[in-house]
Amino acid sequence: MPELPEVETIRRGLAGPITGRTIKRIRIVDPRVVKAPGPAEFVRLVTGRRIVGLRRRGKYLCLDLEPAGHLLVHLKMSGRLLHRRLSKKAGARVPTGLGHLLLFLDDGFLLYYHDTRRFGGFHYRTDDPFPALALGPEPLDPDFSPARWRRILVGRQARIKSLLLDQQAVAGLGNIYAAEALFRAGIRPDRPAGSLSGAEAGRLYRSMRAVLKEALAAGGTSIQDYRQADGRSGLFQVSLRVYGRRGEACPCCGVPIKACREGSRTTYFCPGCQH
DNA sequence: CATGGGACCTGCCAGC
DNA sequence: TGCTGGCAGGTCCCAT
Ligand SMILES: [Zn+2]
Repeated sequence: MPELPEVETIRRGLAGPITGRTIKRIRIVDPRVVKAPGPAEFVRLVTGRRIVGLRRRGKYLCLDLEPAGHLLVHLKMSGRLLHRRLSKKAGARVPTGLGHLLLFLDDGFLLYYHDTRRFGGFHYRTDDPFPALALGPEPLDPDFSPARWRRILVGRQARIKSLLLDQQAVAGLGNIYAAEALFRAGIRPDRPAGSLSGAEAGRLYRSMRAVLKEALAAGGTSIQDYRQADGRSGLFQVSLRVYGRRGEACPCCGVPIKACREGSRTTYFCPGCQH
């Protein structure tokens, strides 16, 4: 589910409230969301640590801990990272089913992870995990230039849609925003990446950044599972132009949106607008 | 090396 | 109404 705009929305919502807080207590409700190390060791390592930062790289989040350690988090398809005040009433209990991993903070708030499909979860790492992730550039970074984007495309025969999904080429796009960026740029998803002209590469650079920025401003795209850290839905789903709109009239030319399988994933595009 | 398919899981929804 | 199959925002692993 969550792509760059969703993960960054969560980061922005959480960074202020949880920075400086100490993790008082941990409850692992479903051990499948604790990826490493084992549950007992995870609790031992993380309990009592203070959160001093929350960073994002691609679709990953990292909670930096003091005096040492990091929590690497990936939401995969259905993960939610949420934050709420706990009831102060004596004997009040955390509602069952609230989350699969609960981190009780020292200010009376709960930081918790819920993942319907259990694909995502937490890794404890001694060292900063980001340098080892082998991810491509951040598309919204100031030093991600059109020239750098062109260098990524040159000579690549992979289909452009696959390349947009390749986190080692550029980090943070997923199935929704890859389709939306290609639609806005007027480029068919099955074109070989290296076959794009300079003008097409430039259009894709601009449309990729534009759609990510607009989605971020809207708090992300909520279809099923994604929520902001305070539980609210994102709003960008109403602004999607092709994703999930098979058979609907293209907002630009009126031709029905087509869907095809690209690998094992559905790709949406307009046969009238994209060439 | 690049590409494709399956695995990992659960829930939802369309269609019968 | 109730069941069934297909499908879902991601990534990893293995076979070809
Ligand atoms: Zn069109």
